[in-house]
Amino acid sequence: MARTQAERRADTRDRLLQAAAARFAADGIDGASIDAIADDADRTSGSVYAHFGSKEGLLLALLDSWKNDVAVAATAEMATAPTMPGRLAALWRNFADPPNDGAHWVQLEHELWLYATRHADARDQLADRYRDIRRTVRDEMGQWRASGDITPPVADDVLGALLVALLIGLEMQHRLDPDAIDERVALAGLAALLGVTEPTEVMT
Amino acid sequence: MARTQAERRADTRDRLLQAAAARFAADGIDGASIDAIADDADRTSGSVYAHFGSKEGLLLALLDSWKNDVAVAATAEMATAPTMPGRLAALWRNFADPPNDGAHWVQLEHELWLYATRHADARDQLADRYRDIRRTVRDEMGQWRASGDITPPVADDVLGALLVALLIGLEMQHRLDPDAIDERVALAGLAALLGVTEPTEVMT
DNA sequence: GGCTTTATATAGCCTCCGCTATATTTCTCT
DNA sequence: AGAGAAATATAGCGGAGGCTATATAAAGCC
Repeated sequence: MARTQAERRADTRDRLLQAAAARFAADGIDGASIDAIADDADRTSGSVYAHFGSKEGLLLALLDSWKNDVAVAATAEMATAPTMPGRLAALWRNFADPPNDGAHWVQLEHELWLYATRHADARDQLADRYRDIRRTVRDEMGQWRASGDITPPVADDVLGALLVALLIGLEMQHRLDPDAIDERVALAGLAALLGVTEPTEVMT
Repeated sequence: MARTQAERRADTRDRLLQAAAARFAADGIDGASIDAIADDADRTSGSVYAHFGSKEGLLLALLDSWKNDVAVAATAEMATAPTMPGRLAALWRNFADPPNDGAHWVQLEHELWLYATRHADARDQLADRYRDIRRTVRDEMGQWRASGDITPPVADDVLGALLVALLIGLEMQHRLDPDAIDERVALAGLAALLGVTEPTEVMT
């Protein structure tokens, strides 16, 4: 094999992290065994310990590497919709019924949150991430406001937190009861927070 | 002891359920051991199995018996505040920094939610609970609207879901970063959803 | 091509924990 | 009071899983 050691190592690391993400999401952080994760990555538990030292080490590394590409993708897709309700609908759909492997993303977020609840270091990292997300959302909304697309009834500096909160909370309820929390509910909430005066009926 | 068997049994059952709630909240459902729970209840693991058959049985029984008294208490306390922002502040505080053992209530909710995510029967039960909560909130808000205290920009039938979502989502962020998500943010969000036109400054 | 270093695999120890089988205590009923 | 039933306690099995010690394989280096 013409692979350098560094490449080999990096590849294994990536595989392990990806497998860890999938397993943690599927079985829970506690429910996922190191062996299962290593298997998924076509490696063995020994390599996990060579790389991360412990299960907690693996989790912290994951937390560190874990950029929610899905959030980025969602924003991108959102921009393509012409009308404002269309954009909001796209946003919600990416959250509620994510395409492809996006589903495990949301689940993992919750696992990490609950873990962070009990571990100060993880909490700090997650807190940073959420700060970033709020800031991104706030900036984006600031532009929309400036361009007159939305007229939120709240100050920009709280808008990020509120939108994130609403989406998370709606998604949680949606998971328990998809029929009760549908797109209509989500759009109403987003529109209220953003000051979108529901111009016409939403076209699906 | 002049205790009937039924009383003895009921007492033990209560103790076990209460201990289970505390332990599940503190250590996580997976992290809490049956022995630890039994110890907390001044019983032994044997009695847990006599009562509930399995750990899952214990959890389902807990889910069944678990009425969030805190939610009720919060509503009651809320009603005492004279001004609308005062009421909303009380609501938020009961969520964000619950008095007494209320803290473990919120944590347990999250544990249960995550568990329900992976177990259909638990999911159905939790879904029912959340439906109830939404209905309660909706009814309460309907009255407020009727009496002119609030003028929500959304229909009554979605208001429950939106308020619950906002509170859950804000609380989650608050847990990670209490300074970033403070009362000001929460009040702004609640006011926006409820159409409260922030009459004056909030008096603390 | 050999020697060293790095990366991954193998095997197994040890603790924890869910659970069961059985003993013991507490109430019930006559 | 004493036999039977119900409730709780005791002891320990068995498996899972985190982790370590060590062996093998792959790359670097001269």
